[in-house]
Amino acid sequence: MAENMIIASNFIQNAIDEDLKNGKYSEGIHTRFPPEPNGYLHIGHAKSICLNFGLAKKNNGMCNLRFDDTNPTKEDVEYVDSIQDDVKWLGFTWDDRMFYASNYFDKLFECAMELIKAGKAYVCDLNAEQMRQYRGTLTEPGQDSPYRSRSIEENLDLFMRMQKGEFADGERVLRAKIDMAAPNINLRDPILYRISHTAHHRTGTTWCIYPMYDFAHPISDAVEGITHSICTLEFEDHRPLYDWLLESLGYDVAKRPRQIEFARLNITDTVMSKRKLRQLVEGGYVTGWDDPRMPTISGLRRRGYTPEAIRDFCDRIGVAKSNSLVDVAMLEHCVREDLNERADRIMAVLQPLKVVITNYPADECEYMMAENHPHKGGHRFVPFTREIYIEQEDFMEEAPKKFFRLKPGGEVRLKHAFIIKCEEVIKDTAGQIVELHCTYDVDTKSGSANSGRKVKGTLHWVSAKFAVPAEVHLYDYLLKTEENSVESTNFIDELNPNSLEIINTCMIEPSVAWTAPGTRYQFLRQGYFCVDKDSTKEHLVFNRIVGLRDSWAKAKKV
RNA sequence: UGGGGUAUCGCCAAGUUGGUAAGGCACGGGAUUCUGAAUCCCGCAUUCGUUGGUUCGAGUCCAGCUACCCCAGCCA
Repeated sequence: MAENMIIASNFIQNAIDEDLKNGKYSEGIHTRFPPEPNGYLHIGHAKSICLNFGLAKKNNGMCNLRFDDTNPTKEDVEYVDSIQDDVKWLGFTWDDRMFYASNYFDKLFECAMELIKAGKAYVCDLNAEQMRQYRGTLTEPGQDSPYRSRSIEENLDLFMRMQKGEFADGERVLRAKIDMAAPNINLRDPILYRISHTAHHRTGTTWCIYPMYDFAHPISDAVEGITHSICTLEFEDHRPLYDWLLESLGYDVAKRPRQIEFARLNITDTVMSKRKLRQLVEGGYVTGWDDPRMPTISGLRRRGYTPEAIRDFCDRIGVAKSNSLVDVAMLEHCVREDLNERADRIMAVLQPLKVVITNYPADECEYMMAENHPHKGGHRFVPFTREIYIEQEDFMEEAPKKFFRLKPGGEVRLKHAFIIKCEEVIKDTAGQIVELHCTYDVDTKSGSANSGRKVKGTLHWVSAKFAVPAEVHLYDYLLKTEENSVESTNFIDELNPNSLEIINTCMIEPSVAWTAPGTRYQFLRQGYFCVDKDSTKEHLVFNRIVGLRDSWAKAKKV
């Protein structure tokens, strides 16, 4: 499945095919994934990563990892480390091609000088407020800056002095000289360089002027020999500027990078913008960037998602230009499909209900052979004793006809063990069911000659004597958007108050008492779970990755 | 009232030079089952935002509408 890295036909691949057919980029295609190190990667970035690395792979090209670190006020090394971890974990490699836009600061400075000399850039003294006024509006053209006609010599002098640190932050900027009346606002003499006396995470205090994204990006792409510069839709309006810069700097049309935009990913019931994710972290609504409820790569990883499932998801959702909102069920389907194949099965009871098997000897214990996977072989032995626990919801005193679990006088099979019959319901003085008295049928032991007798239901269970206690975290969506809910202006108001449910009553079969963090299991009949990174032998903690599909739950609702 | 985009099944999404609507998810039905899981069948757009036009024939070409998204950071 995901291993095949099949990228379904999409408009970007079609464009590449076309370019190749026309003899462009004879040296092969080259893409890049250019995150800004100012936050953690999320599944929307995974879409871009899979796209860029996938396109390179499919076309026998290469994909670079490039940190777009042109704004020292927002960026930090903490993020460059996590980003590398995440891309690697997703299964991609950039070999020795990891770059930083900041590597090109010298080159960028030279390009700026070149533009000035060509009369295509000038130093402007307008302050931010004035510049906004001169820019015009969406419907009205802007006006030329009074500094627009400075001589090349003066511009050169001023720009060098900007670089030397002679001016304060915001005092002057370098602007491209394009057209203040352009209907596309990005062409109204966009800023190329700003002054910021801020230390950069890589270049330290070497620079006090930093290039803007619009200036640094096309040049970085060209320097690295990128052929297809893939970005999201909001940069569509910037493409004319991207092209203008490369053209003005004399890059060969036949070889220069081409920007192509695609729609970013949105998923139902969650948030995806860095801003909102940061708000969740800083506001304490989640425990951190890697909270298992977060759609961040690190959150999904801790939750127990596999890189294969995420890649498969990215392949399935496709790539297009229409704004889309992908049903989270698609993501869940991808993990289930992957985990169904690879996760071993074990039995764990979340909400225990004690069952005493009255005709089973009190001091006896037999080890039942249990398959680890329905078709992958492997088995273990699970202790069976007189007292066991079953799931509370697997018993109903007054059950509907369609309920084929345990009920008074009814029979069920205990997975890997015997068929038992419910003889008596024991309640406390308050009328609460405290335990069940059952009898077992010796002839029905799983695997034995007479085990063929059929009963409607099969339950998971654990031995009361040998089961190990564990903490289980059940996750729900970050946003619980009721059907047709009114859009709130503040997404915090839409947060699902029950996105995390901690269960401390869980009892697990003893075979998993020593598992390492990160190990995934299917808890029979319940879902896929992953040993949390903070889990210890003394205190086991499991995260529910995703529940099993549950047609009974659906039937009940009707 | 500026510019740039997008509109194909509940959700994604294919639809080469016009030839008579892929696939996945979800959903419904059935078979099977010592996981109400998985698996396996079967069903699920006479219709492509809308209105006209061209054509023997249009989702694909033309024109006009409409809806939604993005842009006025010295952010990316």
